[in-house]
Amino acid sequence: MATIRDVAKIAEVSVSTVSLAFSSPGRVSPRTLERIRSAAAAVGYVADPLAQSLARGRSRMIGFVVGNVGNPFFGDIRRELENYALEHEHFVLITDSSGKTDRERDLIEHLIGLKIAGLALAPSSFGPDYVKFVESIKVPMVCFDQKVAGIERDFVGSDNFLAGAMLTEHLLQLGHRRIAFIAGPQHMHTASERYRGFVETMASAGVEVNPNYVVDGQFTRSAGYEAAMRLLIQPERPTAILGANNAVALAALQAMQELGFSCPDDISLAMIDNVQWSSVITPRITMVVQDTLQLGNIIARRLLHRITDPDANNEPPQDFVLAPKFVPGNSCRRI
Amino acid sequence: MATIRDVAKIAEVSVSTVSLAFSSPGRVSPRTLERIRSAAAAVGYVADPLAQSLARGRSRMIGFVVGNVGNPFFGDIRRELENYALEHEHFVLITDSSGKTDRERDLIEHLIGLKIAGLALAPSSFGPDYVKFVESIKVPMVCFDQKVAGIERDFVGSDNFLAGAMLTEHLLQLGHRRIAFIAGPQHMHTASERYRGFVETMASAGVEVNPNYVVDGQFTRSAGYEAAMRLLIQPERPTAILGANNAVALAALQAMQELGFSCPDDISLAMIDNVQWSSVITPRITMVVQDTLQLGNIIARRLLHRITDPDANNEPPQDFVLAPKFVPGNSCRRI
DNA sequence: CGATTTTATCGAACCGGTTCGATCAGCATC
DNA sequence: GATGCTGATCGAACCGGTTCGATAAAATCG
Repeated sequence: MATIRDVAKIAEVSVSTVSLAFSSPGRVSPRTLERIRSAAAAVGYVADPLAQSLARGRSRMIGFVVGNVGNPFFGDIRRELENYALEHEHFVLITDSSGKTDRERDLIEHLIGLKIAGLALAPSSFGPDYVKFVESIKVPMVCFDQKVAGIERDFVGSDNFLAGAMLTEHLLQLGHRRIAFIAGPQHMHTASERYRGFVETMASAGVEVNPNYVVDGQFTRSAGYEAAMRLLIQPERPTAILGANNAVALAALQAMQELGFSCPDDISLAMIDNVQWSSVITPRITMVVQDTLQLGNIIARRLLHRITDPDANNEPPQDFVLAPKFVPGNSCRRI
Repeated sequence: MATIRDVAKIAEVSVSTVSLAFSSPGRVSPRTLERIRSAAAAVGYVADPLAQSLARGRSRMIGFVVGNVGNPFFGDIRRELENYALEHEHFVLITDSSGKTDRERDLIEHLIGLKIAGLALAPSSFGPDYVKFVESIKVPMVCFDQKVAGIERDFVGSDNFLAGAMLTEHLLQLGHRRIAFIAGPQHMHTASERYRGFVETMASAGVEVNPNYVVDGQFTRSAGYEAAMRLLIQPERPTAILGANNAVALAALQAMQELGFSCPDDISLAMIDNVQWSSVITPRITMVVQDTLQLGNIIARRLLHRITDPDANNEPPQDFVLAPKFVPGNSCRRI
């Protein structure tokens, strides 16, 4: 590998001039610039990014930290960020915390050690300690998906209240009254907002929520399955189930299938968030989806803005909340 | 941030001794070691990984390059690698080439610029140029999934011939003779092997393969859909379809549903590779799955071995080929 | 007890860049 | 013709570590 000193020697200039020639070509005379460029081309010189990062104190890498890179929701966002970053000569380092807060912390610290230019984080936790940790991160950052109370950073996400409300309203319109809700962990903002959307829409319609119809699915497949089973063995079954996310809803579908219930004939089902291959699942589930591409795009723009614009760190943190979209399927029946 | 010189000053030793104390504590006297450790603890010293990498010429990071991190197949492998790497104080950088060879190349070069200790690569291409490029990589590496002719590196993958053969045999046992095959790109080793498994098993059973029943699905959803449609509009339809991967098989299921065919009553379906939520897809598709956890484990061990064992680079490259597993569903009917 | 080996520590060079103050030539100004 | 200014270039220090040969003290040996 050719170093900057090799180039300097060949071009017969000092090392600092070579450095200058690449970082701000305008400040070098056209003649020497040309000499340096051809010398660099001759030996195939490419600046060592590691040495640059060490000297500059920052790199051109962006950290992307989520709980599950396999989730297509995060996948879409990641792809948008990658493309946008690439256009601006930045490079995305993807990491996966498996939803574990400890590992997330390790990953972030590792990334900071690599002197990343910026961080896109889908927070995995909440609470004072967590907020303190996130607030201590001095790298430009954008949080997304999960709004955490107390974190004063840019946030990009969807209107989860609306998501819950839309599906509830849809089921009410179809004549359902005995609507069950498989909730997520209430400390998560997305989960509590979706639940609030359900509860308040029911209240607005003057329909009472049966406490037995609200179960906790933890946003996971296994807990969702158990929760659904509890719903389905009740003597007075709900006529419709609303899953607060894709995992619990599909777990409910599985439970229904295993118990021999037909969807939507026996029980209707609706969910928040898409899954891969949703179109080949029978029935096609009525859902509300987030505009992942748009979310990714905003995250990317906002983060790159904070990274590249020198006085962007004076700008106050801002929230970007997008409306989700209703996607009808055939899993909800009029009664 | 405290630097090594701060620690040296407090512990009243030289910088080189501090460095030594952390890299090989045995070569420092117990007394000074203790002084250095407490000094480091006092100021919260942590070695800057960037500076270390620069000085050492290599880091403790492992590059993971695949075409689609969202694919659960790669997800399982990634998780195994991450866990194993973490146990050995290495850190996995995940990157996604979107299946594009150009981007893959950029990513790899970027990673090499970061002086990664090792590379786990699921090759996205083939051919002399590609082989030359991969062979030029001097970092310890393990290839997986796709066996590429000419690349002399460790390889970890599944027996794809067997995968194709198992499902073909299963369909033959059920009495099927008009079996269609939705193939993948034949330049890919996995695709051609699966196809070979189909063809040879048919031949062994003395059943002729109808050329109209072999279509190219490119391993993608869209091409698979078109290919399936071509199969389904034929006057003499196949009684069973074998999808060479999950995408083409599920695309075929979708096509069948849209044309009003019932699976398995009208047409049976089997596929290679699992998908998330396969258990809630109706019918549950009979498939052959790869042992992703085992694959990931072998990749991790092999790579870490090559990284940490100094004379491992003398070891010749080795192939690890695992047998896939048959997972019965209810998508194949006896006729 | 002197000669030799071992052990602990150090200084300096190095990894490959960036950055900033100094220098110097060229040019305009008075 | 002396003075002041500008733009191009340079040297040196620095980023934060590692590594290796040198050195001095301690341990081993005959």
